[in-house]
Amino acid sequence: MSMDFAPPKYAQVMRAIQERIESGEYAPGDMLPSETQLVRELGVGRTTVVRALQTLAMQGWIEREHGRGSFVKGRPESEAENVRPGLTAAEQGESADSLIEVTRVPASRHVARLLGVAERTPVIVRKRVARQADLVSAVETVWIPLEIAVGTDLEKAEPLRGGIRRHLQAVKHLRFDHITERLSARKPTKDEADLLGSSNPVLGVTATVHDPAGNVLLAMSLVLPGSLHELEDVYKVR
Amino acid sequence: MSMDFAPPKYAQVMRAIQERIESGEYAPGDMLPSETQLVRELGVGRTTVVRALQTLAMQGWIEREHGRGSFVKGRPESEAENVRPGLTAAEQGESADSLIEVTRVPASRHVARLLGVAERTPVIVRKRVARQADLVSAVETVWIPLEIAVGTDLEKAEPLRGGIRRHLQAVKHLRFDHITERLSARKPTKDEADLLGSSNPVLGVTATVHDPAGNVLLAMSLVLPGSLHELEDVYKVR
DNA sequence: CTCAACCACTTGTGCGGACGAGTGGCGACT
DNA sequence: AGTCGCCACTCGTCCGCACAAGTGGTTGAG
Repeated sequence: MSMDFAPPKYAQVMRAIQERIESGEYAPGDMLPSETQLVRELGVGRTTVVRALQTLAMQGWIEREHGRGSFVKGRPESEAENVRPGLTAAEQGESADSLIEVTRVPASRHVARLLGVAERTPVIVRKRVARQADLVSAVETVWIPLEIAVGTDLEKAEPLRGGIRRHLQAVKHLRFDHITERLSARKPTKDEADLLGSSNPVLGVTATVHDPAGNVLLAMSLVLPGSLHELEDVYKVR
Repeated sequence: MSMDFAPPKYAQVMRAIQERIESGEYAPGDMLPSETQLVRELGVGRTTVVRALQTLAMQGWIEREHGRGSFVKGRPESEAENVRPGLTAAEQGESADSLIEVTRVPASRHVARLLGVAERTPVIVRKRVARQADLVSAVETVWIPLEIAVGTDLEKAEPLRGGIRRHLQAVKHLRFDHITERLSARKPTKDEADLLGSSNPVLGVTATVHDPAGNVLLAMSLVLPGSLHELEDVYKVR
């Protein structure tokens, strides 16, 4: 029995309009067909059309003006283009040659604060390097509280091919809700300089991953060579 | 004739629920009254209640689970807490002791690329320092194309007390739509080190401000001492 | 005791209709 | 020529209803 789900109609309407915008049929600045016209053309109720149009407006595809009509703005520059180093690190799969060490150590003052546990509580540490074209592009250290890691492969010294996020989701149903990152520029430590092959300034990113209730699931430190254009961010102004 | 507008009902419903969450009447984890109950209690249609609840869910106040109910998550950590150096710089008012220089120079290759103009096109440069508790906390350089600056006070060597954004909005109706930032860690140049009073690594932020059509209104370079916790970012995971 | 059917409750989606309010064009009146 | 009012059209909001679908407790057959 193949149970295939049809997406809801308002989503279908959104898709249809998005495709017409991307194909150029509706060019930026053009007025869209009125709600009534779309109702007739697509054979759905106005409720559905309105919901689709309002959602598109929220996402930045179109602009709606009371009394005038809806107008094409263009494909929104998706915020997904932003670089999210913490998320990237948590999703990236590990490989044998990138994983440096997996140990259990007492939490330092700093790590304990990040994780919200008592100092010297044992935590799992996974350390690895990320490479791009044979060059080390980041040194990543992840700290995981024992109660999170128990029952998972996080303490095993084998590479997690699917990445940490996927593993925690699959094995323990832990959901990532949001990530906090703090950023600084500094000189690399000796270890970091060795791994990166340079002692030029680095970007240091400290990230904590939270579940929907705000509890810290794990903490990370990312060390990126500071060269140029490492991180890009696009945001809308109010 | 005092024409006062009542906010739409769905907004009133949202407000009511937000207030109950903030007052603690609805605690995090609690189940909200069902849609039907809210309909009866607030005397509005279900359409209205549903719209309010779905909007609250999008904004992160609550979570809705099909077949179970709606549950309080808490006041959403507004993304407004994120540090947006480019936006801050464009909105901050200038003062006499922070403004260093206002000149007109031919655009360097780098600046020309940012602004999307030909190399050596004359542009306005405004340079200033930001201070926190008498310490220089940033060195900011702004480049403005002549056609943007014409008719404004941007080329005058007097501090813009209201900030650049407000000035451009008031004088030329230019709307800021989004800002692109690129980030790097590097050693400060000699000039920058002198101003900052240190030659420790710095965070370099290159930002461009765009109008709704995507045109570049101005470009900025921000140099921040790299110490620690300079920039913080919180983002939701899918 | 076990388990499946059932039921009451929840949210998700969809419809048609209604009225309000903003916009712009056209024509009639001044 | 200018201006005013009307009207057709747009989107904004709201309602009541209907049915689908997910969840969890109760009930009754085995």
